[in-house]
Amino acid sequence: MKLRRPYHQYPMKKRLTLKLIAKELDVSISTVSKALRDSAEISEDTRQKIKAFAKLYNYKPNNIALSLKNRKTKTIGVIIPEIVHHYFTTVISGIEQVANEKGYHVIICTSNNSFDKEVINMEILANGSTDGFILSVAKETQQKKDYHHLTEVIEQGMPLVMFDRVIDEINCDKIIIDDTLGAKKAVKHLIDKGCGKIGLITTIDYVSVGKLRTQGYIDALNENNIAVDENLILKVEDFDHSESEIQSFLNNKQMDAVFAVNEHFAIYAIKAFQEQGLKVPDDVQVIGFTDGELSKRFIPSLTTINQHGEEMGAQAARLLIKKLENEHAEDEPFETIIIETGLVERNSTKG
Amino acid sequence: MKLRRPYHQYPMKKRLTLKLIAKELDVSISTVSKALRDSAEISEDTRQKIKAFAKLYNYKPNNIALSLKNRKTKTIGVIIPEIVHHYFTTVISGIEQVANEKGYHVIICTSNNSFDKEVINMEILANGSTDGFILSVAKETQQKKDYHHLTEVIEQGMPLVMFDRVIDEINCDKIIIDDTLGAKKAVKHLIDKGCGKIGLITTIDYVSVGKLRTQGYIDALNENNIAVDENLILKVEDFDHSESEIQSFLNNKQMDAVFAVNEHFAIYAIKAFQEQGLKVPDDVQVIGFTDGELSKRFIPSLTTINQHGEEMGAQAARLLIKKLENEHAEDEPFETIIIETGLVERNSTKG
DNA sequence: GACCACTACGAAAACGTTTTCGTGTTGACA
DNA sequence: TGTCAACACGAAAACGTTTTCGTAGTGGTC
Repeated sequence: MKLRRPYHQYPMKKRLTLKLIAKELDVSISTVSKALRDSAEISEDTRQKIKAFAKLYNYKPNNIALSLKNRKTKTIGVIIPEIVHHYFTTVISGIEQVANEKGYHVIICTSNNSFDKEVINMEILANGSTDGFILSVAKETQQKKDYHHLTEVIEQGMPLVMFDRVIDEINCDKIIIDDTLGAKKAVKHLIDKGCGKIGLITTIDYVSVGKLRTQGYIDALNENNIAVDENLILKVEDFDHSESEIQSFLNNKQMDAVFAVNEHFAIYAIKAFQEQGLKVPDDVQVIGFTDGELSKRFIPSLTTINQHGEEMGAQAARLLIKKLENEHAEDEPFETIIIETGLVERNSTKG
Repeated sequence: MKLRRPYHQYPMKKRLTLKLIAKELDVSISTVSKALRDSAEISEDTRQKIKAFAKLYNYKPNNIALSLKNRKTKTIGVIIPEIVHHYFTTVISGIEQVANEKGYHVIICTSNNSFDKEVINMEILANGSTDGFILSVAKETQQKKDYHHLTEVIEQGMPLVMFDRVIDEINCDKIIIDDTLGAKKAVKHLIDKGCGKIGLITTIDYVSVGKLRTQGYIDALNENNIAVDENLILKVEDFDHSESEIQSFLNNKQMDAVFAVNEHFAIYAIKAFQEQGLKVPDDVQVIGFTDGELSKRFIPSLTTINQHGEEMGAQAARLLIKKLENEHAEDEPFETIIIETGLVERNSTKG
C-alpha cells in the first residue's frame, strides 16, 4: 500500500494538472481526462472521485496545451492604427462583447500607423497566437501599397476581416461604412438648412476615408446643382498643426457652412469662426464626422455623422468567428458589410 | 536514394514546422532545431542548408508550442473597467509600448465594472494565457470587497500589478497617483487665485478615487483655514444623470470656484454656470481632474490635474516584467510607485 | 591494432492536453 | 468449462518545440 501526502500538503504554487491528479488518485492520465469530460467509459465511482478532487483543488485545464492540441487558440487578433482614439475604442468594445460571448478573447496591438509595426505585429500574432485577424490598416501601409503581410496570412488560411480603412485589392471580408454616402448625407443636410456656400475640411487624399468623404461632399453639391469651388476645400497636410491651417483657411471665405471630416477639424473650425466673431449655428453651421465625446459635450454640441463603431466591431467579430467556425469557410465568398451611418443632430446646425 | 517532391509543391496551406523541414531535408528534428539556433553541434554545411531552406519557406517557430515548452507566454493580461475611456487608453498605450519593446504582447479584457466579468476574465487568462496581470479593479469589486480572484492568482505565483483603482488589502505591486495630493494641488491653486468659496463635485465614497480626492479638497481648505461647508459638496449618485444633479446643486450657491473630480462633472459645471449667466473664469473658476481630449478642446479649455496615464501604464508594465524576469521575484518586496500629478493651466481658471 | 577524442548527428523526454485503440477483468450463457 | 460481450481502464500518439544524452563514424596517437 502506497502512502502519499495529500495534494494540499505539497509545497503549493504549481498549477494542478491532469498528471498530478492522476498521480494523487492512482489512476492514469487518460482516466482523469475522461472523467472530467464525463466520458461513459469511466465508472460512476471513479468519475465522482476525480471530479470531487478536481473541484476541491480548483483544477482548470491549461489553455496553452489545449491550443496546441486543438490547433486553435480561441483568440482573435485586433490590429488598429492607434488606441487613444475614441472611435477605435468603440470598435474594440463591440469586438470584445461579441468575442467574449462566443468564448474568444482578444489580443490588441497598435500599429501606431507605422507599416513596419503593423507587419511585425501580424507576423508575431500569426505564429500561433491567434486564429484570425480584425484589422484597420495603418496610414503608412495605405501609402506604401505593400500588402504582403496581409496576403501571407490569408494564404496560410487565417481569416482576416478588415474594417474602416480597408484595402480594395485584398480579397477578404470587410466591414465598412459608406463614407461617401455619409458625407453626402451631411452636406445634403446643410443644403436642406439653406446653405449654399459650404466649405470642406478634409485630409490629403491618400487617407482613403478623406478621399471618400470628399467625394460625398462633391456628390451632394453636384446633385443639388451647386458648383464645386476649390477655394472652399482645405486638404490638411499636417494634422498636428491643423488648427492654424484651418484658421487661416477660414478667413474671409464668407461661407455659410462647413463640413469637416472629423471632430478635430470641426471644432477647430467652430473655434476659428467664433474668433472671427461669427456665431455657430446662427451665422455659420458646422457638421463633423465621427461621434465622440468631444462632439457630444462641446459647446455648441456638434451635429455629426455617427459611424456606429460598436456595431462595426460587433459585425466584424461575428463575421470572423463565423469563418473560424465554418468547416467550409474556404469555399464561401467574402462578404462586405456596409454599416449605415446616422446623422446626429445637435447644436452646431440650425434646429 | 529517396526522391521527394520539393516542399513548395505540396498542397500549400500548412504552416512549416520543424518536423516538415526535417522530413524534406532528411535529417532529424533535433538537427533542424539546433541548426536554426546556431548550435555548434551541427556542421557548417548542414546548418547552411537548413537555414536556407527555412528562410526560403519563411519558417517561424510556433508560439504556442514555445509557450507550452517554456511555460511562459510572453503575454501580459490587462483588465480594466472599460476601454471607451480616454484615460484608460492612454494607460494601455503606455503598457503596450513598454511591453512590445521587451517582446511581450498584451491581451486586454474589460470588466465593464462588473465583478463577475472581472473574475471570469482573470480565471480564463490565468489558465495559461498570460504570465501576469495589470489590473484596475471594477467598481463593483470595490463595493463587494471580494478579492478572492486576486489572491488566487497571486498564490499561483502570477505577478499582479494594480494601477489607479488599487486595493490596499491586497499585497502586490501598485502604481498610483496621489489622488489626495493632486486634489489638494488643484484646490490650492484655486485658493491662490483668490477663491474662498470653493465647491466640490465628487462621486459617492465607495469609489476610492472619489474619496481620496475629496480628502485632498478638505486638506487644502484646512491648511488654508477655510471652513469646510458641506453645502458646497455634491456627491453624485447617478453618473448618467449627473448633469441635472449638478445643475440643481449649483443653483444659488454663490461659489467663486469649483473643483470637479473628473472632466464630465467639470464641463457640466461650466455649462450650468454659463446657463446662469456666469462667466468662466471671470465670475467663477473651474478645475477638473484627468486630462483628456475634452479638457483640451472644450471652450473654455479646462485647467486640470493630469494623471499621466501613459507614464502610469509604462511603469506598470516595467514593474510587471521586472517581476516576470526575476528569478527571485518571490523574495523581493512589493513596490508602490506614485506617479506625480501635474497641474495643467488652461482657460477655466484665471491666468 | 588498440585506444581515445572529436565531430555530427539522432532518440527521447518534456510541456499539458485529448483521443484512439488495446486489454485485463467480470459476468452471463450455452 | 469455454466463449463472448460489456465494462473500466491504461498506453501511446499527437500538437511543435528545446534540450539532454547517447552513439556511430572518423582520424590521430602510441
